Amino acid sequence: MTTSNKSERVPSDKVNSRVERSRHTVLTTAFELLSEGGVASFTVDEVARRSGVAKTTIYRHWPTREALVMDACSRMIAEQETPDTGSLEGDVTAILVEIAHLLPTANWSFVLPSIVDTAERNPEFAEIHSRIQRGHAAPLREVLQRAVGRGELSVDADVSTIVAALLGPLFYRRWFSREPIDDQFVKAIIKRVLASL
Amino acid sequence: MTTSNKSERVPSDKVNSRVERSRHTVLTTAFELLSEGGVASFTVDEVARRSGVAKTTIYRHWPTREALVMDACSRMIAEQETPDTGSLEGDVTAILVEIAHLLPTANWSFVLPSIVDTAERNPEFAEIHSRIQRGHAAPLREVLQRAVGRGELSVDADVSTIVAALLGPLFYRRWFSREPIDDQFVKAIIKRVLASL
DNA sequence: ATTAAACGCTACGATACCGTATCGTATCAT
DNA sequence: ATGATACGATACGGTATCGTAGCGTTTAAT
Repeated sequence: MTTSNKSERVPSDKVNSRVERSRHTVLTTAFELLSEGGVASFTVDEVARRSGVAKTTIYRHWPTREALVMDACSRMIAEQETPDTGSLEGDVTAILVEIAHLLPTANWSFVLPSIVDTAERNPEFAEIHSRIQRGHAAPLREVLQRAVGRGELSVDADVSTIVAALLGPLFYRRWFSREPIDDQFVKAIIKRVLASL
Repeated sequence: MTTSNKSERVPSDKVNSRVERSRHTVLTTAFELLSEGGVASFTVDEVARRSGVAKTTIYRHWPTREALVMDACSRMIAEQETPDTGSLEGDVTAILVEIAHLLPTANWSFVLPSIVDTAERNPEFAEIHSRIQRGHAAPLREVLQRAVGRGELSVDADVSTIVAALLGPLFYRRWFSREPIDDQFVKAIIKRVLASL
C-alpha cells in the first residue's frame, strides 16, 4: 500500500466506489424525476423504485427528502463556457443563441419554475436558485466586462441592467408568454439593447 | 315579487346570497392560502379550518380540490387600466412603473411562479396562466397599437417583441435575479427599447 | 476464510390529505 | 307552521408519503 498506513481511516477508492455508485445512481434518477414533475411531486419512494436503490440506502446517504432534492437541484448549477469572438455583439449573439436553443429543450428549463416557486418561500432554495442564476448570467457578465476593457463599452455601463435587458426577454418568452424563441427574435433583442450603448 | 313568477327556478337574491356568501368566503380564503404557500401546499382542509366553512360545504360547491384551486387562481386575472398620456413613452412609463410597484408587493407576484410551474405540465393551468399573462400584457399592447395609429410607431413594428423587451427585464429581476426594481432601472429599460424604434 | 461496511427487503408507525357518508341544525320563502 | 335548501360537525375509508427498525445478504479488503 503506497498511500495509506494500516490505520487508514479515509476509505480507499474501491470502498468509495460502491458508495459513490449508489450516490450517483440515486442523484441521476432524482434529477430525472425532478425534470418531469418538479419539486412538488418529488418522492423518495419513486426515486427508490426507479433507481433500484433501496429506500433505506437512500436515507443512509441523505438525512431527509429535502436534502436529496437540494442535492439534485445543485446539478443544474453548470456554468456555460464563455465565447470570445472579438466583438461584443459577436459574443452576446453566441451566448443568447445558445440559450435560446437550450430553453425549449434542456431539462433545467422544466425544473427552474419549480425552483423559483420554492425559492419564493424557502431560503435554502433561494440560495441554490441564486447560484444557478449566477451561472446563467456569468458568461454574459464576462463578455460585457471584456468589452469595457476594450473600450467598446462605457465604464459607466450598468452591467446588471444590460444582463436583465438581454436575458429577460428570452426568459419571458419561455415561461410567461410561452411564445417560440426564434433567431430573429434573439437578434431583434440584441440589436435593440446594443444599439443604445 | 316583481321579477319572477311563482314557478321561479332561478334562485332569488336572498337564497343566492347564502350560497354566494359561502362561495365568496371560501374563495377569499383559498386565494389567501395560495398566496402564502403556492399551489403545491394548498389543501382543502386548511381552507375549511381558516374560513370556518365546513369541508362538506366546500365540496358541495367545488367537485374537487383542483377545481377550487383553479377558481382561486382565476382571481388573478384582472386587467389593468390603460393610461393615455398622449405619447408612447408616457404611456409605457406609466404602465411599467405601476407594474414595478406591484411586483414586490402584490399577492399575485407570489403565486405566479407556482402557476407557471404547474402550467408547465398541466394544460388547464396553462390556459389560466395564458389568460393572466394576456391581462398583464394587454395595456402595453394597446398603447403600442395606439402609437402605430398615431404614426409614432412603424406599422412593421413587432408588438410582441417589444412587449417581451419591456416586460421581460422586470420579470427577470423579480423572479430570477431577485434584484430590486427601482425607477431608475425601469427608465433605463424604457429608454433602451424605445430608442431603437 | 474472516470481517466490516454497505446494501436490499419487508414491514412498520405516524401523519396528512382527499373525498364521502351520516345526521342534526339553521335559514328562509311561502 | 311547514318544507326545502343549505350548512355544520363528526367520523370515516382509502391512499400516499416520510422516515425508521429489524434482519439477512452482498461486496470487498485483509
